[in-house]
Amino acid sequence: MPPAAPKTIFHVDMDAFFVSVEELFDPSLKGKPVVVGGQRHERGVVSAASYAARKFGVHSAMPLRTAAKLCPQAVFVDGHPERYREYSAKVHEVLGRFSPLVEMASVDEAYLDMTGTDRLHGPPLRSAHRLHAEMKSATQLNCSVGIGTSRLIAKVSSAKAKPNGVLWVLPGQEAKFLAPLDVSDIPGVGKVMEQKLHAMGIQRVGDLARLEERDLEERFGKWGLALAGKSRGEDAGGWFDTAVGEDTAPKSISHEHTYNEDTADVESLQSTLMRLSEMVGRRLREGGYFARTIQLKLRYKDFTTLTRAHSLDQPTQLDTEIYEHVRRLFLHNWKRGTPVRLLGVQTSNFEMGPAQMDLLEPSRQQRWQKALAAADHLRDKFGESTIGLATGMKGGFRERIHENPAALPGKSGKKREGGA
DNA sequence: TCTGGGGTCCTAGGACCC
DNA sequence: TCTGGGGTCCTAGGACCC
Repeated sequence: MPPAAPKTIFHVDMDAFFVSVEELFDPSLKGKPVVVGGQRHERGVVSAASYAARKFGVHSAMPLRTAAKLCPQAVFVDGHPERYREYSAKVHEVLGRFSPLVEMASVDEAYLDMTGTDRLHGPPLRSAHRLHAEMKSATQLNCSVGIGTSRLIAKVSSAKAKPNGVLWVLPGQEAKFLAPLDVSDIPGVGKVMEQKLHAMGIQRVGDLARLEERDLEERFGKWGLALAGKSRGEDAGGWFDTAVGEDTAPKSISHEHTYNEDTADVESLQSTLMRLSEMVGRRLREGGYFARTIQLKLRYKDFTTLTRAHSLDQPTQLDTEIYEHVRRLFLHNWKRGTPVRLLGVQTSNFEMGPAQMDLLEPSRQQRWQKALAAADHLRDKFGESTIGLATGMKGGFRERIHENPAALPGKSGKKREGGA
């Protein structure tokens, strides 16, 4: 078989996305050192920093208090996730004009498979510049575009194109492009891996490419093997290896909360767990997922963190059931009286639905889903207190379903069968 | 400096089964 | 007596990303 023709992948990365969106809502921020993520004295980290703030050494993931010390004149702004989602959707829409294979990798970056679009859009560099211009006029936002034969090359080149630039790595030039870069420029190589590689005398990607693949595998296992491929510009192993646009269902849904001040008050700790359970449960229902594993996350004052999980016989998407298990895990593992910094609730191990559910006819399953969605809708409209949680939602809904199925929303005019 | 929140993937040990 | 070898599931923790 002849070798497959090289792919053309775009990586589109919005420049200082959160900051730029905030500037659209408050133009007076333009040009100033801006820190998005919270107020200067708050517990938390920087979500994004403007280029003016970066000059002072401020960068994302840095504690807000540190940023305030480095750059006292910075303007601190709370994040607005709704705004970012709104603009992310606009970004997505623009990208869709250029390829049917668009994959949002996060709110502010995406991969496009542009293979074979030359006829329609012209050569890569020209379509990238058009994309860049259309993005600006449709969203008023700047982006950078990296072009390469793999996701990895596209990703690394968009980072090198920043800010507001386009960079194309020609097919065949991948290794040459990567060789002079620091190993930490490879996505997936963080602080720990970087230190290990430096300790081996490896600073640049070129050094890495010269190593024997076998040695890397021996030292770092699966990761070492992937790393060897990456040093040559290949999408070796893991998520990078999936086709662009391949839809991937979520593997876990979680919420967590860090207290502004640590607390050892059982009542407030439990009410936090309840709130988090409700948030998680709602998202399970929205997505139609049933989780079999429920996990508690608990972080103490000194930052020691533990996770405790429990797997159910029957998967669930009910707040009460999630809360019941997470509460038990909490009471069994919390050192009573010890101040808590963070609590988290995670669900995973998704399945289609509980066994009883599978046995129900589809119409009844749908009604069940709709009842839950209706309750969520009521909550949206009238507040969380409308639908009681503590008294056992499960029984309550069953009754409603049986009593008056026709009263449920979303009726499509189809004939409905009776209750139980 | 005093460390968010939402995710993914990998490793490693123990239980359990054949 | 002194103890196999897989495969799979579960749990805990950690590196990493935006």
